[in-house]
Amino acid sequence: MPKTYDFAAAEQRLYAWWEAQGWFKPEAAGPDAEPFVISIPPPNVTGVLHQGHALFVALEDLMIRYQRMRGRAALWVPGTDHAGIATQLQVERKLRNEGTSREAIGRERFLEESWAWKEKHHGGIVGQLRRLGASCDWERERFTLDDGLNRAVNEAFVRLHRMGLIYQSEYIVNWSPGLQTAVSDVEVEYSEEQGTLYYFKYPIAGHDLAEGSGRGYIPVATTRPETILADTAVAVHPDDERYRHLIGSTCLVPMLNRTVPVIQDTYVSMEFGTGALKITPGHDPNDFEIGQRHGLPIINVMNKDATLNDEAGPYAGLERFAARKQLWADMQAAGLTIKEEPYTITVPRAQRGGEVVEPLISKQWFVNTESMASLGLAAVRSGRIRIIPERFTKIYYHWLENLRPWCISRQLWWGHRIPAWYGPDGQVFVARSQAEAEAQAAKHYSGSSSRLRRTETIPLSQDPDVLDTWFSSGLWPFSTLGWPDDTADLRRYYPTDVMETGYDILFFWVARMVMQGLLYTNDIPFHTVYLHGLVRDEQGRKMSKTYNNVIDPIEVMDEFGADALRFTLLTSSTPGNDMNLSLERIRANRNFANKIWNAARFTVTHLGKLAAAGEQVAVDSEQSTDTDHRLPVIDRRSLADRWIESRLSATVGEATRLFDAYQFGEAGRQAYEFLWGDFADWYIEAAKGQLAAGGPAAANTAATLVAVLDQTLRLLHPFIPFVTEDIWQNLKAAAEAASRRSRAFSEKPDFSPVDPVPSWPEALIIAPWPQTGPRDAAAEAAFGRVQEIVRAIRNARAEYNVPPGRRTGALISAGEHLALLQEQLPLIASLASLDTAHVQLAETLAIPTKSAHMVAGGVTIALPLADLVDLDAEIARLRKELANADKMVNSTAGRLANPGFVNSAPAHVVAGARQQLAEWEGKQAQIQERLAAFGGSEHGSQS
RNA sequence: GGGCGUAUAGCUCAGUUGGUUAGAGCGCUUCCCUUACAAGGAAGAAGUCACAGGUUCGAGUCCUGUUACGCCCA
Repeated sequence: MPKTYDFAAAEQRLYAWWEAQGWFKPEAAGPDAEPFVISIPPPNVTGVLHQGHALFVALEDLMIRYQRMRGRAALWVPGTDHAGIATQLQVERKLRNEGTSREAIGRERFLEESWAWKEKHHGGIVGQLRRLGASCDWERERFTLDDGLNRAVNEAFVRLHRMGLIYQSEYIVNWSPGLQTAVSDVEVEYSEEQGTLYYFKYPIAGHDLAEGSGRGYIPVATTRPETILADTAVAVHPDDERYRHLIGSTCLVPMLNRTVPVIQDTYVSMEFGTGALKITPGHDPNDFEIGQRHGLPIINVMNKDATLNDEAGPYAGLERFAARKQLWADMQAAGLTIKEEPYTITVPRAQRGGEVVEPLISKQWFVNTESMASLGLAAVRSGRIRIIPERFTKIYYHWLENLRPWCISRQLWWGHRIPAWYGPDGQVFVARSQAEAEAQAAKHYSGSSSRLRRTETIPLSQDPDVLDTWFSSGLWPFSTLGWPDDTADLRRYYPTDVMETGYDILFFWVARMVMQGLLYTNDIPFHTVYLHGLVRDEQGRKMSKTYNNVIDPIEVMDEFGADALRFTLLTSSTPGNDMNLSLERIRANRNFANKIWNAARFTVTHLGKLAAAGEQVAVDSEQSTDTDHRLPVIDRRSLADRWIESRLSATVGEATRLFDAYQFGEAGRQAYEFLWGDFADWYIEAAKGQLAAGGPAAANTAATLVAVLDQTLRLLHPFIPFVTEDIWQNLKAAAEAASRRSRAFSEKPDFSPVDPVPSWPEALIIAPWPQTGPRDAAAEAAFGRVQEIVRAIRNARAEYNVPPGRRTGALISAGEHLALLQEQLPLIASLASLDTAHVQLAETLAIPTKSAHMVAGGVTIALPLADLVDLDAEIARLRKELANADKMVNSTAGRLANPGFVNSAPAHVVAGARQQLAEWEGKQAQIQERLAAFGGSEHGSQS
């Protein structure tokens, strides 16, 4: 193994190998395995990978790999989204660059161009997902516009129509003049902008303006003067003293002199503006509703390109903002204006494109969502679907409880064509196909008295519009599995398990999948919704090209590897919260990968050396940490061996618990801590001595190294699949080679026969998840003592600037821990740079004052550093430690003296406190003893 | 206007049934190229856990209020 891990070489090779072996397919788990299924949130097929994609891939791949290792038939269904508007805009831009346009080439050729565009870009985004390590079943990949999904969309549309939940209506919709299409409510964003509130006079018919407010005119305020031209009423509050007497009278629309009634409605706020409201049902959603209530006519003054039409009289042909200016100028000239004042207005803008959206009346297709919404609410309320983090359930409820009809038609060409055909007389036929529509038409007209009935073939024209992209996305979890057909996949893998996506599309997508899933499949589409947050830059700003703060995942992977990016995304985020991505952290995690690599290198190297030396090293990869054939000579396990295995058990147990609680970040951090802080920093250091000792103890050590590393790699694999697989393959090869050689030496006398069958799985990706083994509390406590002693000695050496190369002697009064110290002295000496030839160890020792003193791990240690020791400094140091010990003794004793604590706290907490008190009292006494030796105890604490 | 989130070391963040002296990475100080790793090792400095109350034997963690920033909905 080379000295540093070369991720660039490993990643592509391993991915191709995994895929070729069929391990991304659920079938790899066998026919009886319980499925675990995620459908990918399909990225825009023409999009470029961003950190949001990287985050969802990291999370979903983590879940998939974890469940795969747990033996589930893990299926991650990949796919891409046709992204209606976004893609159409890209293709239109391309056409513009070529000097042509959508309109010029016509629908058919435009669609050809769009498909070509899709084909061209599809490989890009999909390749980027692969690069992240996404273990999707690519043979099941789908596209939201492919034939199968088109059938699903048509089926859904037809069913909704039959249920009476889909209808066509003239309704006020959000119209995007630039995109030339309607957009749904959720696709509109509102921004606070500096605008103007225009106050003007609404003349009362038959009166003169000069008669004043409430007589000659009604003062009205508006932020959009051009809509005056489409007013069909003026409304006042019925309780408003100022205007009550005017209810029922008639006003004249400024400049047009069309008459409109003065009506009353409690919707009007008496405090806002002038207290009187102009009503424009054709251009304002609230006014539209008021208009419906009062049966007001609807006037539309605007064309679909945001210029004014003939209804606007003299202003016809002007662009909306130009018309506003012109009309206001004219009104000023006519003395109809009162004042203008600066005002913060809420401007509706299209989520895509950002232009100001116009509320406009037009004929669109709508879905009545009432019954679906109650299904969706019930599914979450009943607990059948769980949302993580839980707080989003409230937001989900609120949205579904206030759901309005969903406008699903889009005036685009790129998308699922609405499966509705019109007969020559405008009769609508909703059908799964043109043939079906024709059959319907034939039946319809033959039975009617229409003069069309004798026509042989009835000419039908399909609705020109397409469906909202989210309409097809809403079918995703089941349409990708074959719905509406009753396919084997649908039966085996539906409902899916987890829907993991960003909280920003809870409404757009998640809610609609739930509603539609329940409606069409009579089942929930998934039982868990896991929502992640946005990935921001290091300062918490949204990544955007204008800030130039975009951290490109591809560049990051080039520099640090896919694993480093994945681990960073996974361990520095918590569910539902935004995260700030730091390059420094990615670099640190690249280093982590290298750390594991080197820990493995150590293990593999020594395994080879031992095997070559003829030692019996039989290491397989069985599950249980206490299976005796994994560790050939079990009673030769050292304290360090027992300790690391116990720590491993603890880590496995905790990580598994955290995985199952969806606390992936914490699970990853614990595995990291274990690998680096326990295994590399301590166990490997201990192993060096054990290996150098040779013989069965060395073999035992090698077996432990292999076993612990094996299990740890399994824990880490869902986070960092590439480096763990690469290392694991090296480890497996080394272990199997060592086992083979060992068997050749099996005639050696103290060899305990082992199962010769190698139990290493073929690859880490399909290796079983570790099982939690037993804890060894005694080993953890004893090794903890050793660590404390080593740290104390290192600390003293550092404080006295003992050169690293200089080994010192030591005098250790070990008291009750004498046996432990005797046994562990070689380890302590090697870790703390002691010279064993000059270490004196006894229950109690007379310690010379001219030395560095420390009390740690229940023992007293003196380093005879006569040349370096400053007595006063030494006393000061001990006093400081004593003060700390005093503090601890006091606070712990205080707690234990409190009957409330002793009676109410759980037994193990009280026991822990008692043990802690004993430890600190012991330490306190030992320090006092040391100080007494200096003659300085009288300065010590009284406690 | 309603709702939600965040506030912990210089920086970026963990800390999920309330329980030892609150942790990590980066940065900082001192030392070390020791035969797995300088993408490393050893030692260390650094936090009144936003503020004010409350519940509790015990609060970073639960409750109430306040402030600041952010988000969603209307």
